[in-house]
Amino acid sequence: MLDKTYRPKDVEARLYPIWENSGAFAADTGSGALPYTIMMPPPNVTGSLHMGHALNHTLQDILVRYQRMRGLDVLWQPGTDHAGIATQMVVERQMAAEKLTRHDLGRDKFMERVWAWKALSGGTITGQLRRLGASPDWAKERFTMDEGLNRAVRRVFVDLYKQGLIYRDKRLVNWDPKLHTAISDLEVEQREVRSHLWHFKYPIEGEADRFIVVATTRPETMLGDTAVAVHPDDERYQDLVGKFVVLPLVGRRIPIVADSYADPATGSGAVKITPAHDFNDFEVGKRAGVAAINILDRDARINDNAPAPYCGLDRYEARKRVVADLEALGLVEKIEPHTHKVPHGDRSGVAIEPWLTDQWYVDARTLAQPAIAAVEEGRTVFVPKHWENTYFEWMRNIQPWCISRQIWWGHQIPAWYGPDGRVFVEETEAEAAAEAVKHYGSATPITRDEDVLDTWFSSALWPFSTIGWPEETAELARYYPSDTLVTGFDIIFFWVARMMMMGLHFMKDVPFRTVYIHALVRDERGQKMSKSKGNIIDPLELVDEYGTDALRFTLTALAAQGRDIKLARNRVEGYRNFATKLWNAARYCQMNQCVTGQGFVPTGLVQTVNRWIVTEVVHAADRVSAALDAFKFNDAANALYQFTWGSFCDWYLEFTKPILTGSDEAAKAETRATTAWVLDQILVLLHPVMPYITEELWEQLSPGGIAARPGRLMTSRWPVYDRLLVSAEADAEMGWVIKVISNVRTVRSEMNVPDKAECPLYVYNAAPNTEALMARHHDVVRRLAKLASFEAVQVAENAQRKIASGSVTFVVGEATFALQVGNSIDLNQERARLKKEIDRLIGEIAKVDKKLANAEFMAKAPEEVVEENHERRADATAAVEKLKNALAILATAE
RNA sequence: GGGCGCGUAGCUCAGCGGUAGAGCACUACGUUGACAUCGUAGUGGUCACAGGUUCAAUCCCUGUCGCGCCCA
Repeated sequence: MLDKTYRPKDVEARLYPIWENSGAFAADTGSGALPYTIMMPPPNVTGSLHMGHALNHTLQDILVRYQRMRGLDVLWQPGTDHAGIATQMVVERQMAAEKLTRHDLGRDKFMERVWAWKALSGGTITGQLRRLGASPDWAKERFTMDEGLNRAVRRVFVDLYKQGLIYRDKRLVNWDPKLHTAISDLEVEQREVRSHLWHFKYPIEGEADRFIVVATTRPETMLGDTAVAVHPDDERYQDLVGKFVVLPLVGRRIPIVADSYADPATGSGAVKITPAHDFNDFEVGKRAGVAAINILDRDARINDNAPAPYCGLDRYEARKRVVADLEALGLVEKIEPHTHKVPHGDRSGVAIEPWLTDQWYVDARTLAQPAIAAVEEGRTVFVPKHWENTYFEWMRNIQPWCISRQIWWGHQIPAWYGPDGRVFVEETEAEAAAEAVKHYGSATPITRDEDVLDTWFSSALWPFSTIGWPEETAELARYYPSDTLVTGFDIIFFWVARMMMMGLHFMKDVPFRTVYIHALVRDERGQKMSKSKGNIIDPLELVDEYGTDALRFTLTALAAQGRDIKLARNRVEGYRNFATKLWNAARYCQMNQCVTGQGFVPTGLVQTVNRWIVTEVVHAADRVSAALDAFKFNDAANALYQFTWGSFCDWYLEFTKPILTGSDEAAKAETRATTAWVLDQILVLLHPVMPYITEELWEQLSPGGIAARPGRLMTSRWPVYDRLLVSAEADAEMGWVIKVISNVRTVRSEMNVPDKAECPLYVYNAAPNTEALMARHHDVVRRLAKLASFEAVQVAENAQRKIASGSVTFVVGEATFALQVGNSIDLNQERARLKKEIDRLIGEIAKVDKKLANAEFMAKAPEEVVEENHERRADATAAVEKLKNALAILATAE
């Protein structure tokens, strides 16, 4: 017998290892089944599970379990990402506590230390994913820094280099002065900063007391100014173009140039140009042919390209100093408050500096072209579709991708330099050395590039590097391209786009057919969860409190396309209740010997109620399958919830109680078998979303235990039902029963009939068909509607009055129902009730009449719609007749 | 400034041409042998606003207003 309550913790801890050890998570490369592949977005190896992971992995696990049950050979490829900067920062922070820097240790020792940290904490997140019930092929788990992936990275780098798609270039990069590394555009976030707009007067050369005013948000960079730009059409400055200013504090003679970059409407219309420290200025400088003078060092301190008094000053100190010095010279025209966006490193949080350095770049523009085409042609489809716009927008305006990072934790760039700086790009040092020999004519020492690659460079290869590439493995042939990628919109640029580029270039095919973009999980007020706001909900805390299945169901039910998820505890609580409901229903079934019959097939059923619930099962399964196929997870969850609770528990289990406690043994046997079968179907259909409770019940509801089942629920087949199981008649018939019972209940409640009181229900004008229904469902209706009797009466007017005097009337189908609620009935109340109902129906008739009287409607509306309106009118009219009749009788029934 | 999305019951959201839905919350009643983590019933909506298309608009189109996000 099932326990009184479901205990998720025990069940989860017991079942997960059973699943994992059984090999049920593993893909079967030798299988004859169609493959289905999902590449897990690798979480940060030293990270821990947050709500975004919980959602992301729940949805993937649903798809994966569903497809496995459908008989596909599923590969859900798991793994973790080395997360270069983030992980290195964590370790450096630890070392800082020991007053150590990575330079104290040296590169090799430092790397050892990071690997040690990875060994220590690397299992945290994969353990947490297990608690969520995730079922990837753990035996195939990969890490973006493992040997195989490193080979793939080296191969890709070398190939792209030799194809001219990777190159070294001196350009402005986003320099992080705290982390001492370049970062890509995507790792920069614009933060709003309240600052000032400083207006400086630059003296015109050779014209005493004549100045040109430039406005700037970065006074300190004036030390590196090499021009002043004005708009070519700006009349105010026509005569100054071609002249020079003498840069204050520095004394440099710099030209005034015409360039349309200068916006006449902003500030004074003249703008200082510092090519070495601003992306726009860099372009202007190039056009004007002026020098780019770098005045900052790697810490963003002023270097010795600037006048001595400023050397060594931090950029913000330098700013104060420059302003003060210019003020002293009377060269500050004004200072206005000004709010603007300042680029900050997303990891370090400090303002980044555009800085002129040598870095490695990927020619993203070239690689993007096939990636754009693939989506345009529908070879990869985004769900929801509108995310394609985001993808296109970025891809079509893509910039060269800076891939080198001045850190140590990552894939070291496979480039070696000769003494003269000549570069040899090869997969191994030996090959590079050989090339050097060829080039120099004799053995020549070469040294490896110190830098490592952007983490996203290796994750861009994930869909093929994890399954063997560059080897031509059976897995690679079988599981590439993957079917579905499940991820958040925030990494469409970072990851999705780059996988598209690399996949198409190296595999000549898209890495995934469908990209499902899910929502962001927010708190219940719609705020983004963040540490600083303190509104983080820890998914594992919810798991502890409500069980994994409850959390999974909640996330699934809330995962509507195109909407963020606002997660509130009471939602999780509600779906925990759902699990409890299922558990209790199962207990009830067990108590009533509704146990799985071997090979029971729900055909040829005699009892209408059984044919009805089987029909409902088929409909529910259709809805769930259709929803999952369309990535409408919320629809799937709702269909399951509605069927399980609304149809099975609320109605079916109640309908069949009279049978189970009755004496018709054949009906009893059929009902027991059907009940057990339906419950099994619920377990199967619900399993992808709520794997634990369903698996547990699957085992416990089998009288012979799991051994008596053909296998674990996890490995069971997703149902495909014979359409012959659907019975429209049973549907209509039980629909009638539900209507009658609901009407009685409503009336009882409105008339305040005490719960225990049983009333007679008379039906008059019942057609033979209705009398047959009454006979068949007599017991059920009596029991659920709490009736003393339920009979059809063919009555003369007089008798009708008698009945009416203490009764309340409603109409179902062609028949009029009179519930005898006793003599204490408030006639006025009942008259009012009838009138209200009559008015409602008359209103409806009027609406329908208006349509039917409209010639255009009759001419243009589809036939079904016209027909439907005719029916509605007829039904409503008939009901009104009956209710009016009842009202008339009441009027004389004082 | 450009782009995307969203304004539907008190709250969170489905629906997206043809009778306005769910869950939660709320109200009333309820210790009937599965379940109070429950049952039964009920209250609650000019579907943001204004135009247009259509026989018919919550749904399609245009505009306005509000909110959110992304990119400059």
